[in-house]
Amino acid sequence: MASLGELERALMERLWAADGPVAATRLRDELADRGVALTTVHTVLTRLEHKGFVQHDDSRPRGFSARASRADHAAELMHEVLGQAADRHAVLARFVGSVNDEEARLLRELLAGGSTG
Amino acid sequence: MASLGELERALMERLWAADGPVAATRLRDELADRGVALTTVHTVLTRLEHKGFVQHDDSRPRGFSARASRADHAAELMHEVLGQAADRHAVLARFVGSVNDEEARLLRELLAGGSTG
DNA sequence: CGTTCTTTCTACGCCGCGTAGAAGACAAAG
DNA sequence: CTTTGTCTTCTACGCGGCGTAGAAAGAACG
Repeated sequence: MASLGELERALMERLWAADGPVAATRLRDELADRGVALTTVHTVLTRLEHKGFVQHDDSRPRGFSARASRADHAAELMHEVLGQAADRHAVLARFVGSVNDEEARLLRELLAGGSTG
Repeated sequence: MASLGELERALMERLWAADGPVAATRLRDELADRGVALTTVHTVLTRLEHKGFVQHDDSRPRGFSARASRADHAAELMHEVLGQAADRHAVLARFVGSVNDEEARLLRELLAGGSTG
C-alpha cells in the first residue's frame, strides 16, 4: 500500500472535499497556512497522479480531482490491511470486537441490507 | 500510523508466527534467503521496539516477541484507517459493500454474538 | 583468562517526500 | 502578431526512514 505523506494527504483531503476538479492555484490558496509554493503543489500533485490517487483533465488551468472518494479510499485501505493478513477471520473478529456500539449497529444494518446480491 | 518496511514486516511475520520469544540468530536463519547479517536483524529489531511493535526479555540470548498478535495489529490498522476518515459511516458502508459473501457471513455472526456486552 | 557468542554503537547509501527555482508552453490583451 | 502574465513541466536539493552491516563492548563457558 502506498502511504501518503503530510502534504500529499492534505492535498487529497482538499480534493476529496471538493465538488469537482480543482485548479492548482486554488489548492495552494487553500493551503496558505502551509505557505507552499505553487510549484510544490504541482510536484506533489504529479506524484499523486503517479501513485494513481489523482487525475487531471486537459483544460487549461488543469483541473485536478481524486480518482476515488475518501470513503472508497479508506475502505480500500481497510481491505488491503485485511487481505495482507493470513488469518482474515481472526482479524475481522478483533476488528468487530473493538468497534463501538454505534458502529456495530451500523455494521449490522449494512450487512442485513446488502446480503442478497 | 507507523508503516513497516520490507524487512521490518518480514521480521514481524516471523515473530507473529512464532509461539514464544525468538532469538535473533534464529530470525536471521529463517531469513536466510535474504542473506541478512545478524547485526542487521538486531538493528531492525531495535527499531521495531522503538516503534512499539516488539519487546524483548532479558534472558541472555534475548528473546524477541511481538507486542500484539498479527490479528490485533491488522485490526488496529483498520481502526486507524477508519478513524482517520471524517465520515466513518460512509467508509463502513463501502467496506461492507465490498467484502465477499463469506466475510459478510462471518461479520454477521460476529456482530450477532458479541453485541450484548 | 581467553575464546566465542551476543548485544550495542555508529555509519553509509538509497529513496520518498517536502520544497522550490528555472525554463518552457500557452492564453489573454493590445 | 507580439507582449505579458499565468500555468505547467523539468530538475534539483535536503532530510529522514529503512536496509545494510562493521566495530566495539559485554557476557558466557571452558
